[in-house]
Amino acid sequence: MTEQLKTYFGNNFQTTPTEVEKLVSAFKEKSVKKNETLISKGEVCRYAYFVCKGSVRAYFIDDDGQEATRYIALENQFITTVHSFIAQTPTNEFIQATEQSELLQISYTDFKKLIEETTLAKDLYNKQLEVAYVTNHWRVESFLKMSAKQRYDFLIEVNPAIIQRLSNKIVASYLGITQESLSRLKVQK
Amino acid sequence: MTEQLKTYFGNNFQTTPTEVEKLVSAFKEKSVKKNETLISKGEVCRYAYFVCKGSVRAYFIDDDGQEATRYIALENQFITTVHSFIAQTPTNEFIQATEQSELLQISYTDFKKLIEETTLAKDLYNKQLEVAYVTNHWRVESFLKMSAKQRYDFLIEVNPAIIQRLSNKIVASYLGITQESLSRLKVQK
DNA sequence: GAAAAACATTGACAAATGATAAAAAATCAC
DNA sequence: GTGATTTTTTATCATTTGTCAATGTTTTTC
Repeated sequence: MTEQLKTYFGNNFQTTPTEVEKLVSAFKEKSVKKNETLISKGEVCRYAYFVCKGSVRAYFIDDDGQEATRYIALENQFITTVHSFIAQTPTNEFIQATEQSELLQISYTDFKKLIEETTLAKDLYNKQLEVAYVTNHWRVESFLKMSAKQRYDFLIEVNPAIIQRLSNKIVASYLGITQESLSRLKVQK
Repeated sequence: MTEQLKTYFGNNFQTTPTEVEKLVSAFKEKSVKKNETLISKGEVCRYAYFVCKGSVRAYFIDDDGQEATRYIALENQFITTVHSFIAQTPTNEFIQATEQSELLQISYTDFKKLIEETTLAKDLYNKQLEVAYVTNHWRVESFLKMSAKQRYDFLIEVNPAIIQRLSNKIVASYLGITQESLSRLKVQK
């Protein structure tokens, strides 16, 4: 599993074997079952996770008790409740495994220390902030300019794995519509 | 005008007068008329702007030719096309003054240099990325869990200036609805 | 492997929002 | 200031999406 993370760093950053070793050794393996919750609303988020296998989502619960999924991480992606992790303040989101998953987790304390010590950790931090920004930016755009049908079609196009592997319920909560509406969109295709 | 930026840095960052002076002196004053365009789709974004007076928005044009407003900056806020500015790649957005405005602009070249030289510029960069992230994050949440009416009511609550100062057309494009729908929402209040 | 629970689909209807058009009001340009 | 342009409001109708309820299907649990 750590090999996978090493490869990821090698492919995505300008770095050295020493730095990679140092950073990777701060990650610990964690196996989670489907539906297992990693972080809950009200907690301070202590970990960031790298998905080696499986999938993990970040969601929150709105005033009507409905779940809304903000982000879904598949293999080779990081996931955390960004603001809570960075600022060490309570989060309003939940993080949950959507399939049986193999993860690598790093603690805030270790990560903070490594940011001071290695440029790789610093670069990772900046890149992840940027990725998170771009992801949300894109989602805002999609809500501003697309209908539910268009958002669904687009998701099939750019990230079919989400639709293939996750339940209708989760996909609907990610698209911002009800399950029933999603069921209908799939038919009227 | 530079006084305003100095005050802003003093209030929001741990820094020294020397650093503030160095960073602020890289900004140049720019007066813009209402509706003046600062950056257009297809261009590489060379500047980030600090709004001293007035208001500026970032918007894009969807496939139907409709404008959709992603972000509105009022006094004492920064605005730029984040990804284009950071990565120096072409943007798909426009940046436009929504009122007669007094701005301070800094070039990418100068900013990049200052990030290496002063911790204030580095801190500003990180903080702006974080603010941008939180802003978009919040917008995603609002689309996932609120109706158009709820988004409007919420905007009145947290940022009434946007509704008071900007045209219906722009507010509607910011909420992701048509002008006509916005007109109706205001009545059925 | 059977019972229970969770999830997905479908139908009927309601509510929200969009599209189009026309009139009223506000703003702009000269 | 006045005519031209743009913006806002209002009305009607169409479309999209939500709600509720019933049923079928899949998954989980013991």
